[in-house]
Parts: sequence; structure tokens; C-alpha cells
Amino acid sequence: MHSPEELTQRFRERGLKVTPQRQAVFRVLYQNHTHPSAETVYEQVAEQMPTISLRTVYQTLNDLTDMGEILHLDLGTGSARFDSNVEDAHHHLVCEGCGMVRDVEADLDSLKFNEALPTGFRVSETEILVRGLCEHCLAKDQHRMAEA
Amino acid sequence: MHSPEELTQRFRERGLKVTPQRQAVFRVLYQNHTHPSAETVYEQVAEQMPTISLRTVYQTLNDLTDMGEILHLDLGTGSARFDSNVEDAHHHLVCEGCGMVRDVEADLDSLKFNEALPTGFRVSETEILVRGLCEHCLAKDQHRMAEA
DNA sequence: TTACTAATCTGCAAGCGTTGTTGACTGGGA
DNA sequence: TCCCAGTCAACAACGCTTGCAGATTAGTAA
Repeated sequence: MHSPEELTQRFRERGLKVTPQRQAVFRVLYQNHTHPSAETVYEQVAEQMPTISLRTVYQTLNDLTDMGEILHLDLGTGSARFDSNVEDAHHHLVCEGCGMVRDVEADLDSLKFNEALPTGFRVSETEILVRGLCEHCLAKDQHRMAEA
Repeated sequence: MHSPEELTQRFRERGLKVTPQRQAVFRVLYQNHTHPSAETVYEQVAEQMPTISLRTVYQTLNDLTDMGEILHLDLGTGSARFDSNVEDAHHHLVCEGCGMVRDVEADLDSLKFNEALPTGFRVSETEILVRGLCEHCLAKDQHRMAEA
């Protein structure tokens, strides 16, 4: 995504207004690369601006997604995650325990499909998702197993 | 998944009862390889058994998932999709227009990651998701564009 | 067959993440 | 400074899924 200052410009170009609420969301996303959920963004913005509503955060996230400034990810963690890195093509690794997400670079060109895709299908995106348990959740899991 | 007859056996072994409702769900899943949603399974079962409840379908789908007989997929289509093919490792292609899902075989071994995964992370599954528009939805889309 | 009981059924309410609505408010171009 | 399209907060409603409760039933053991 672009910097908060550049986003101000781009919002105005689109006839969208730049409010303090939106700027606060810009700043949080620009600094947070942990692929936060809307709720997490809301909590972080609310620290600076306690009156902001979750609805406004959703609205701004949707606007940014429409403008291609961020990515809306559905990683099966229950809620959507937002990724401010649209510049570098990358994939994701997800911990099924705590929902932690990390970027992973993979060479898509090396990927071979063993059959043709359906006729006329237009691919918009090929996504690789690595699911598993992070070090921390794995330890918790083994601890729980030991108890039972 | 196993055949309805074998599933009967396996359910009993687990102390689960085999009711007419469950058998109807078994049969629908065994024949339907289109990765139906719970709602779709419900509709198909309801044709034969109009009194079945959606709740029962969900319950049976969850039981089958727990037993590893089917896969519970979150492909970002709004509702979970259920895949009765657990035998052959495969990936999925999804139409973002109509939600159509098709299996795709890909050679995961050919996939190269450009960096190491986080220390201690245990991968449970690496999933490839091809998103796009099917021939039919693409045509509809272009038609809509032409109008506007 | 019969009787018993744990498992299951249905219908409804509730949970969660997200979006629609509404009336008051405000950014920012003229 | 004015003005109004765009935005805000609060609340209701949505779609998918699960929790709950009381009535019903599968399957075992006698």
C-alpha cells in the first residue's frame, strides 16, 4: 500500500473524503504487517481514537481493497485478514492454532499442473496456502496431549 | 469416502447410530462430486426425505469430517464446501462468479519456496487454490460490461 | 420380542463476522 | 464562508453455523 500521505491524495482523487478516522486506519495498516483482522485494526485504531466504530473500519478497509491498496484474504481463520503488501507477489503460511499469518515467497512458475484447466476458465489468481501449527501452538498442543 | 454400506459399519464401530437421515446423507455425498455446500446437500437429501433438518445434515457432515471420510473446505465462497475425495491428493479451482469447484492435480514436489519456513513450524497441509471465472461467468461478466 | 438407554432428531434461538440503514455531521471544493 | 456529497456512529439485520431442549429412535441385552 501507499503511505498515509499518498493515500490522502488518492482518496481525494476518487472523490472520497479524508477524515481523521480514515487517516488513523491508514497509519495502523501502514505499520502493521501481521495481516490483521478488521477487529484487530479496530482495536489498534481505537487506542488513539476511542470513538471510532467498527463499521467505519470495515468501510475504510473495503475502500482500500477496492482501490487495490490492500488485499482482502480469506485464510479460513474465521475472519478476513488484510494484507498491506500488494507490491510483492507472495503466498501465506497460517497457524491453525493462533491464526498467525506470515508471508511466504514461492516460485509459482515452477508449479506444474497435471492436467489442463477447464476450457475457457480465466485464472485471476493462484494462491498457495501453507497450514500448520507454529512453534508456540505446537508446544501447547503437545502439553495438552500429555495431560490427557 | 467409503461407500454408504462401509460407512454404516464405521459409524457403528464408533458407537454412532445409523439413522435413515444419515444414510441419505451418505448416499448424496457418495454420488455428488461437485463439492456441495451443506445447504446443497440438504436440498438433495430433502428431495427424498422432506422432513430432514439442515441441522442434522450439518451434524452428519461434521461427523464424517471428524472421521476423515470427507474434507471440509473453506474456499472463500461464503459457505463451507465438502469434498468426498480424500483418497487422491489434489487441489482446487474455484469460480468466483458461481462458486463452481473443480479438482486440480498439481505436482507439489515441484514447488520451491524461496525462503525457509519459520523455525518449529509444523506444516499440516499445503494447499493450492486457483481462483478465477469459468467460461459461463466470464461471458456474463463481459455482457454486463458491454451494457455499462 | 421387549425393554431400556444413549444417541439422535427437529425446530428454534443464538453466535459470529460482516453489511445495510438512518439521521446527524463534516471535509473540502467553489 | 457556504454548501452538500460523502461520512460518521449506532443499531438492526444478514448468512452460515452451532447450542440447546424436549421428543423420538437405533441398537443392545435379556
